[in-house]
Amino acid sequence: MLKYALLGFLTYKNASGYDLKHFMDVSTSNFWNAKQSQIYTTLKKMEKEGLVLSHTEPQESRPNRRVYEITTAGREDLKNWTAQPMMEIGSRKEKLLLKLFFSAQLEPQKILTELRLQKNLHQAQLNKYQTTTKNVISQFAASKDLQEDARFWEATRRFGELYEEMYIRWLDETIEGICKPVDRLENSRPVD
Amino acid sequence: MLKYALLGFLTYKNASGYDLKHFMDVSTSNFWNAKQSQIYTTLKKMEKEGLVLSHTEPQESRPNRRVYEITTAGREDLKNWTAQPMMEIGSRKEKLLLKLFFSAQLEPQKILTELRLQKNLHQAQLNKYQTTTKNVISQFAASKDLQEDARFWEATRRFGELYEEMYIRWLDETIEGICKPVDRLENSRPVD
DNA sequence: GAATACATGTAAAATGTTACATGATTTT
DNA sequence: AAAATCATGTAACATTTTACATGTATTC
Repeated sequence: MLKYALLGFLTYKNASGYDLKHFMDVSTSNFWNAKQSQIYTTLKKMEKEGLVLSHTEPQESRPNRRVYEITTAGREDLKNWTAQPMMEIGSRKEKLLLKLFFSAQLEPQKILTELRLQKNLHQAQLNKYQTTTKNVISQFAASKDLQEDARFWEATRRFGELYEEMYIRWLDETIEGICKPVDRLENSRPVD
Repeated sequence: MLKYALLGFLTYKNASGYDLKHFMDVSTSNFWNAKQSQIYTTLKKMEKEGLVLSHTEPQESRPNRRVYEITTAGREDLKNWTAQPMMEIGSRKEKLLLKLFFSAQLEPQKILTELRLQKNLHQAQLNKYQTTTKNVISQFAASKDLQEDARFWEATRRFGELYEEMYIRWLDETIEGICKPVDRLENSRPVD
């Protein structure tokens, strides 16, 4: 899967593993991220498969750059992938939900601390989508040859914005639900 | 991470790898899922680490069941994990967003097909949260010793509901944005 | 007669994370 | 003087997925 992200970036311009890591960090990292080491090893594998080609660019007083370019086979592979519709919804892994699912025995105070901390983090993330990310995309959209592309980038940014709004709303609901404990009197003392 | 899910289930009752897979399928699978084979290998590793104990239950005309129970060390490990707040937001991988991000060169028709298909899938998933999942949780909540636990399960279900609503809303927005192409006239013919 | 449920697992491959290793240059 | 940036990579480990292997009993 990472390979498609790398191929995607390489359709715009040739780049080194280091460059690609930075492209990712400032663009897809919120919905697809990878470590530097994984990028290097994946590029190497992709070259073996003929999806990319590399050449070394010597530099003075810096390590050499290994610059990759996408091949025709690489372009085809990427296009096949984008054109092929997915028949399933992507499975997520949400650590917080897993913790919460098994938190009935935990002190409510600890749960609340966790949820409030998460709220702060998600508020910060929402803010980032609405300012930094928005600005970065607008700037690219100003260039004529990228304005079409920018519409798609904006769609992914918008997803992030809606997601964080939803997340914060859910956290508020959940925090409230924990603060206000269930009314047990009716059930625990049957009227007779 | 899977190990905490397994420990969590085992706090309720002893179970085999097969049982645990089914518990997962009907409860946490929407935010934490695993394959049967991973469950078996993880349980084995956990036994080595002393978090669980197993014994074999012979059966006639069926393979033997290997039933696991959680140890004191296992309970502690689980409690440590739930009590330890996370300082970061979980990183997601959304294949659809990655595809969309690199779809500027693809025919709009193909993108629309993909998005409409996804909308159907997410509508079905939303429906499942609102009916099946909701009912399952209500049934458990009826038992007195599980009603507290059921509040947490309900919180994770509610997340799924909000998430799917958000996802569908975003798909609608995005589909509309692609149908109505950008107005290029103003920019491509500068007034002079 | 075919499919599903029951029940276990191994092996290999793919994917991802963490740690280690190097070393000059530029910025704070 | 310390930290960050530039730039590469390897090795070990952990996690996850896919495929293989077996065989009975029940349900459609």
